[in-house]
Amino acid sequence: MPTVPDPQVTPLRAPTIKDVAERAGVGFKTVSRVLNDEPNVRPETRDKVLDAVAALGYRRNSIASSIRRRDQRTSSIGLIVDDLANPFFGSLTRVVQEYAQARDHLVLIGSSDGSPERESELVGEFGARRVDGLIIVPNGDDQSYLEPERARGVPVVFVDRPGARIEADSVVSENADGVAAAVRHLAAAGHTRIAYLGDYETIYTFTERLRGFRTAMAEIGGADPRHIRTGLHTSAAAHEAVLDIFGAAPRPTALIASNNRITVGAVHALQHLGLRDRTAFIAFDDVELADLLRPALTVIAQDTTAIGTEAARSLFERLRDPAAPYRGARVPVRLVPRSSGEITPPESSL
Amino acid sequence: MPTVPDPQVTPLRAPTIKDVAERAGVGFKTVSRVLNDEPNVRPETRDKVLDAVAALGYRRNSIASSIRRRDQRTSSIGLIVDDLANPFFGSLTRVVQEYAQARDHLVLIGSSDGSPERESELVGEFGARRVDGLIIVPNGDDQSYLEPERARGVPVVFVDRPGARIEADSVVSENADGVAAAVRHLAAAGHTRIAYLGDYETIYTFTERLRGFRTAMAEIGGADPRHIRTGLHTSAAAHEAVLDIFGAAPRPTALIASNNRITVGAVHALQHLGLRDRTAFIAFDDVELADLLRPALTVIAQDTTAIGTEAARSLFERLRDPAAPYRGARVPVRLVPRSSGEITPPESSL
DNA sequence: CATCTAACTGACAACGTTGTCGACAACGTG
DNA sequence: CACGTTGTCGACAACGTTGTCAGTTAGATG
Repeated sequence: MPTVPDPQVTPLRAPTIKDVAERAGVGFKTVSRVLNDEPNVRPETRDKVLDAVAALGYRRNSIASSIRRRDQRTSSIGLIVDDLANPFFGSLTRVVQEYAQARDHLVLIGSSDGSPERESELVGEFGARRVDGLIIVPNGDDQSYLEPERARGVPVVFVDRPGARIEADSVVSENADGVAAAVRHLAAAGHTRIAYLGDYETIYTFTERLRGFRTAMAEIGGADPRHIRTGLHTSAAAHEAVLDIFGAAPRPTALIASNNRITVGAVHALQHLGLRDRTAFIAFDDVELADLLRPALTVIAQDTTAIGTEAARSLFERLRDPAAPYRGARVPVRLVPRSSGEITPPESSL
Repeated sequence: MPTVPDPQVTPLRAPTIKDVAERAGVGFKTVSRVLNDEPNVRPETRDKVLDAVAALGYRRNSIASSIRRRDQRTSSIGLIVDDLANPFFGSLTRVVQEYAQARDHLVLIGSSDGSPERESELVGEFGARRVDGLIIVPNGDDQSYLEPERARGVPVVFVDRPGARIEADSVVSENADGVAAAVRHLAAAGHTRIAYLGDYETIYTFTERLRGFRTAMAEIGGADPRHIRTGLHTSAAAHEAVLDIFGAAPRPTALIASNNRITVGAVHALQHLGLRDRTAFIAFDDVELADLLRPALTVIAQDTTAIGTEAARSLFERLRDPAAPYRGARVPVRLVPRSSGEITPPESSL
């Protein structure tokens, strides 16, 4: 049963240390001392203050406190990702937030949706809130809008992709190595006609993954250009591409999908063609129910925990020691064989 | 190639409006006027100020500004969820953040991990930052720790589950209706022996879902108590429960899993028993590749977008009109038939 | 008991901003 | 030309907190 809040009750003003001081019968500086665990307060005075704090429901105003503090620290960091609904970024955010929370820092979040403008706007907002540090999944090819942050000594860590036109720490996955490992895994089972489905080539991760593909394919005689498709940004596009590739000779015996969206389209298309059980398939990025698929999905899994932890660790490390040399960390990916990647090529193709 | 940041360059102090004023040759109040788009500034003066702002890389200090502002607003809201890595909460967060961003508000996030203590600690932190409002996925049975917020007039919206011991708006899914619809869907295909796998009964959503199950089962003669298991909090526990239930007569012909974790364990167990193609299965909560499973997974999908939007809408509405009556919104769920839920019972069981 | 020291406490300035007010110039009006 | 009005702008207080410093009290020492 909905009721109406009583506007009478709301005094609208939060109690301040002066209110607490008055109620406790002490000077307001003494309240500040108690709240900050500073020495030289008599236990009884301390108790009086704490009683008044409890009675008034006082909550420290840490934004007021941070404008006065010597170090100007706000105990907060900003995190900008492409899209929180994407499980990869969701779990990244989770890890960063956990790490920060353990160090008494709050996390401000923003989604850039892949837009460089939105990214720099968000940085502006975060900067205005005087965050102590930033973790950014960068878009576009110019992060020089971070200059004011750098000048103020606010550390930045780029994650998933390196930033450009500004020096900072970064943490990325071994994208190329992962795809190369997938190719070698397939090659070891006898595959040579391996197709590759890629997203936009302007995005760092996808150029890296494609690079890994080409490198490893070169070891087994090179890739067939007809079996490489890039610029696939929807599952529908991936679907189409698979129908196209597998509709013509020579038909590939294996397929690598460079992200989740592409995986969905590709698996559907293989199913449609009746090739799902006969075509080896490896997907970049793990998915929730990968092992319930039939055949269970072999994936190249990114270690989101390690990526997030490393990013957060870099940030807090730099907060402690701003003069340390910049680091570019690379986190290994892991090939998780589950079935689909272990399908062998048909005899006829050998 | 890592290089060392030059500590010489960092003046450590961010430029203030006084710095800007000095450089522009105006009073610092005039700078404030320009930055806040207040009237009565000559265009040329305005330009001088803006030039100085750009030259110094000035970023407004909105934390200083909010302590002085008349309304004390910080243009930020706090969001507390169980676990950001859970796709349901990830996408909820995304929607809330988007809604807030569109209204020039930042979002502070925290994960409670289901712990009431952590939840109230986080509220304390958010309160100290003077967030304008809170959206909380509540845990435990007592949210009275929110009293200081309420007294200060900070609106709270509970989402996914209602809060207790404090009045506030809330947004929840039609959990009971969803499970009831699943039961009726199965019953319509001829199933009567329907098993149910539930999580802890202490959690609101799971008591609701169980209630929906019992209600709808009553319509077709009631549930067999041997076919109801609750307190399953891991996929291993769910796995075990399925082996147990399906190992004894009378064997159910259909199965409902009340969340993702349980779904994983249950599907594995069915597969292990060779019953995956013969047992109707409906899962609560949609998953990423549900339609790639064979049979494709029939699910009761929550409308995370609607839930998140409604929660955010409620919060901002109340910020506009604090005196409106409290609302408890219920968001419908949707049964998505894909295959697994449309498996008919074997002839012998009719 | 006088003196010294250390513990304790409060008065006040300061942080970077916005709100208030008054000073001054330019303008229109009679 | 006197006057009021409006536009422009700066001086200063104030927000709620922490930093600085000086004052007061209690205990120790000779």
